[in-house]
Amino acid sequence: MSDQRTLSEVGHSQESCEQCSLFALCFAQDMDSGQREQLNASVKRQQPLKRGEHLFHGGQRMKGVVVLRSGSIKGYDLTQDGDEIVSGFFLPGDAIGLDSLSSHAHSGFAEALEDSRYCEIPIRDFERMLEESARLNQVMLKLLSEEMAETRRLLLVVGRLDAKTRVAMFLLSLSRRLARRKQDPDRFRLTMDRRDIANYLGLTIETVSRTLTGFQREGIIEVRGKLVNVLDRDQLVGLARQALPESDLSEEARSSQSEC
Amino acid sequence: MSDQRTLSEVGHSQESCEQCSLFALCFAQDMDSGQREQLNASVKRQQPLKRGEHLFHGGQRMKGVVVLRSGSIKGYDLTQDGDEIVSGFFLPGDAIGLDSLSSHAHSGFAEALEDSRYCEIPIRDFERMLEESARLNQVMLKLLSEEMAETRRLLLVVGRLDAKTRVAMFLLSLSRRLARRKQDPDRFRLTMDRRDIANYLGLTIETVSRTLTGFQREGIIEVRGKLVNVLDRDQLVGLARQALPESDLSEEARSSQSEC
DNA sequence: CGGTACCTTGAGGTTACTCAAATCCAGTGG
DNA sequence: CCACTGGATTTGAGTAACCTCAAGGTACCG
Repeated sequence: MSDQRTLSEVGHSQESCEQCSLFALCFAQDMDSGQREQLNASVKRQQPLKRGEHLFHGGQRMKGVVVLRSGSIKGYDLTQDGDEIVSGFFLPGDAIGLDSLSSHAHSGFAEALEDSRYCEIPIRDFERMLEESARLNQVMLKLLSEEMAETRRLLLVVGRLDAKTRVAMFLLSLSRRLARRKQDPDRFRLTMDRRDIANYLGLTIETVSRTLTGFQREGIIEVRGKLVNVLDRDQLVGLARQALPESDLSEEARSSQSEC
Repeated sequence: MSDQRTLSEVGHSQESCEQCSLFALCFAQDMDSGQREQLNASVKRQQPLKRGEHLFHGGQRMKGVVVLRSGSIKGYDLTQDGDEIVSGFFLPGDAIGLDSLSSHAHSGFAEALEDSRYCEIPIRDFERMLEESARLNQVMLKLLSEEMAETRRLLLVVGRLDAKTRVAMFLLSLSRRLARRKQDPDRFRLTMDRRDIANYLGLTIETVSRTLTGFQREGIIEVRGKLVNVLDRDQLVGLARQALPESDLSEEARSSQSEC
């Protein structure tokens, strides 16, 4: 029973941030040792989230700063009519809901696409750290401005690209993000369903499906349900390059966080 | 000759931030008196920009934090093929290029749509202030997270709305931003041309034109070239409400800055 | 083994785009 | 002050892309 506790991710700091396999991806990396000590003391490695469970709901008070440790999470908003609007997908290492830092309330929802684990720094501790350290503020500023640049790029592009390009970009972006996490960039599983992808890209399920099938017919990828196999990355890149600002859109925030 | 200097906006601080007519819109408002003293000492009220001139170019080193004082400015990026992608329009009181704070280099371009004046805080001074004041960092964090929320909302919406809705939102957004600046929200002049609007909304010139004409035919607005007269705001709001997250999209960042 | 949700495929309709031409407008020079 | 000119805007006709509606197929779970 007591070793259950040390083996699993229950409770407080059974592992330091430095030892975490995601350290290189996490913003903890950008902090100096003093701050990190404080961070280690505050961080809670939370109970895992089951697929379909929510990390938080829209309007809910922000409990803390969250970094995903495993699994994947869908961020979305709701329209007045109750329609979902998918705003992004989070992967391990991503900080979630940073844009609520100032308002202290979540503007959207976050739902686990599969069983997931995460770290949480209680907002009170985090605020205290922010007040004490201009450096930490700068790190946050940097994270946000990167996330900003990323979202801006996406905005510039989503409103004016055709379905093929959007889907190609989506695949490439995901692939690259996985690569950064040491997963195979050419063979992966989509943890979200077609509805989520379509919604995220501003397309319909049918168009996404047809587009994927089309890519397969052209020998660019192989799709079997949620499994994707990238066969011709160059061609995929070629498709995505259309009308893109020089900086690679799919190259999501370089340093440590961001969703997509 | 010497009074020319005090009358115009040349040179250094001939006016304090507190006296500025834009104070209520500017982020200077959120600073405490000590910081503001420093700010007043650093701020440069710059030479006016002529229509068509650039505030900065993409890739250029960030010279300082800029707040627009009069006129209007178009933000845009360039694609690999040299196509413009309009990312937003800045109005007096807006801070411009904040997302470059961390990278110190501008990711996009900023061009005056009409003769414009602006304040600039040299980046070195600003950085020093950031290091000294956690509070200022928090203000910046807040600004950015608001800008983030705004852009995110735009993103959610631009990729999935029809032309009528996009144009309606654009008009309403502009109208509300002008209202906040004590200008008539029902009668205003578009300082950007149709091409910029279309580009910003991810539409073509022709579609924007047709949509505006359509609104006029329906008695919602009156358009004569760049002059717009809102006749039926309720109907415009009704058009824009489609598929919107509860928070009003066009209600751009509440406090002090943001573009559009 | 059956059910249910997810995904694919097909046919037809709609919206916004493309290409082309006419009109309007601001700024210029006579 | 007016005519002129080039750019901006509007308008029209035809087309392509994506959406909608509908049906069939597939995979996973009890």
